[in-house]
Amino acid sequence: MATLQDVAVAAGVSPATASRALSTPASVSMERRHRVLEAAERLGYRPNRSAQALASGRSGHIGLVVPDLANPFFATVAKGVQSQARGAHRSVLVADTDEDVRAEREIVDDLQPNVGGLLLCSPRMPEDEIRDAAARGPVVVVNREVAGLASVSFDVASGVHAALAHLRALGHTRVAYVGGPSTSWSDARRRAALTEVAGLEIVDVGGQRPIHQGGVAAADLVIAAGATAVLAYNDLVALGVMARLHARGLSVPGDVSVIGFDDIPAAAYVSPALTTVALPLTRAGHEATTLLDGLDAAAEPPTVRLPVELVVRDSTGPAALPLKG
Amino acid sequence: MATLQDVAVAAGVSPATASRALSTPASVSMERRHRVLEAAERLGYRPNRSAQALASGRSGHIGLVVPDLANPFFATVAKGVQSQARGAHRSVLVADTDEDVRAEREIVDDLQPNVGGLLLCSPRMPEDEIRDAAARGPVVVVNREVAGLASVSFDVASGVHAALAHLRALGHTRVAYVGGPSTSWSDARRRAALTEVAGLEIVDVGGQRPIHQGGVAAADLVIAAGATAVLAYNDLVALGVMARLHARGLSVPGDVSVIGFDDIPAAAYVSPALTTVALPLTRAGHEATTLLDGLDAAAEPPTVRLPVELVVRDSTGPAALPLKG
DNA sequence: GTGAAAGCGCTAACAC
DNA sequence: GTGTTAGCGCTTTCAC
Repeated sequence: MATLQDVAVAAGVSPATASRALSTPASVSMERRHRVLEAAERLGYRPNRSAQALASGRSGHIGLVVPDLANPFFATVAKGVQSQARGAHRSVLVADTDEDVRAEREIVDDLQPNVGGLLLCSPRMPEDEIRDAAARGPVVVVNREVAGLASVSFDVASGVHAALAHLRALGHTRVAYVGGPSTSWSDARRRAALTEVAGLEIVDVGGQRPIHQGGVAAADLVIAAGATAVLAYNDLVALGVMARLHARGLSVPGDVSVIGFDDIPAAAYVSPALTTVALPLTRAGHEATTLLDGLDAAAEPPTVRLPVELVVRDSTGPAALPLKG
Repeated sequence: MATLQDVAVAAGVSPATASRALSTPASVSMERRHRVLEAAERLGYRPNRSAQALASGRSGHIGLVVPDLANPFFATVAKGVQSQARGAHRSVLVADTDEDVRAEREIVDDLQPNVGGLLLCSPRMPEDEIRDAAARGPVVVVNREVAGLASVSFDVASGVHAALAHLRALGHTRVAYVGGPSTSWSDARRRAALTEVAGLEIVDVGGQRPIHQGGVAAADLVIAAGATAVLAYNDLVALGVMARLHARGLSVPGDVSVIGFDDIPAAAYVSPALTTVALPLTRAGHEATTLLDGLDAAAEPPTVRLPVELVVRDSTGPAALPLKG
């Protein structure tokens, strides 16, 4: 493996100049710069990131912490982060907490000293712990907002309102909300937005694990609640609700309308295709990575709230007669 | 941030002893070991991975290269890798090639000098390039086999045979195969297994992008081919085929039976639920990580081929009359 | 604009 | 067993 030293020798310059030519091109004369670049190219030089990190005190790595990599929501965000990071010649260290707060804490502690910045995606930790982490190094929170910290989140409230307006326009008057994990900030946001809507009766059937199985479990509660429509915490849960409804002989949207959240790929290709509040997931990954790059301890931490969009597909339709009561 | 130096001072030992206490506990007296561990704990010591890597010459990081993180297949493998790596106190650097060979090459070159080992998942590169990479450092190939290299793959042939036997038992005589990317090793494996089966006419309708959209495009070819059943490269493609079949007014499995590959979560919760060849993806991630750990340049590189299983759900049924010709 | 030299935090001989 | 010493490959003052 060729080292910077080798490149320097090959180019007939000092290691310092070689280093500058690569990282501060402007501070080196054109001629030497070219000699160095050429030598680096020719020798197939690859910087040793560990040495760079050790010497400079800052790692180029980005740490990405997600609750569940196998969840398409996080996988999509991760893809966005990864592509943006690559553009900036940085690598991404991903860690999966398995939806466990203890694991999350540990991972953050482990990761933070070894990365240049941390992307906390849907963190389940209490706010003060997140703030502690941010005090130790650059942190951007994704899909959650923490006062005083940089974050990228979604305009959930307007999504909820659009979904509810859509249902009301279809004649629904009683809709069930199937929630997500109690530790989820975005679930709290959805709930908060629910209470703000008039003309519609909302029954909260409780929180579920944010995966398909959670929806399956919730479907029976929805039926028992006598709702003609359901808004789910996310698409996975919505899909679970639909599956169970179907299994119990109910038609979607004939008997019950279903709306999800996120617009994961599967939402478009299940049948009936799922009406859902689409979140710009990949873009969130991009934005978060960009924010992290430009984070300035002095300045007011930037907060970006991405717009969402109701995508109406085939899982919502005119209200049927109430199932009961 | 507390350094090993700090810990050593606090424990009243030399840095070397502190280092040993943490990485080679057996080589330090019980008393000092405890003093060091206690001090480390108390100071919240976190090893600087960059320094470790630089000093020891080997990084603890595992580099994971996948074609598409948003593809549930790879996301699931990644989750397996990640969980196993964490158990071994190693971090995972993921990189997404976007199914592009050039990007893959670049990423491997970038990543390799900075990780302790590389996990190449479904690499699209030619064999000799993969072998070159393996010559430069520990490499385990996942979902592909390369002569002379360590790999974790799946017993695809027996999966294909099980699928075909299932279809034949249902009375099908003409089945279409919808392939994946031409650069895909596992697609070649599937094709090879197809030719080995008698009593069944196989029509190859060509390769597609290994995602939902690929299946949608292929469905019309399937219909035109007059097949009563289709075996798809993977579940995503199978789902795409089903969606298009449905859109064209054909029933699954009434008119056409569909079988996928992989058993991604969505396979179970679409309707009709997809019959598919299940691959132990998480386990593959585990095994690959374990192999990487134990890789010994001297020894014969280990090859593990994981068993697969046909999961029969609702997308396959008795053969209908041929659609045409 | 350029080079010499120090040192980031850690591990690994090497002596004791 | 334990401490001393010398780097790993790079960045970064600091002089020139």
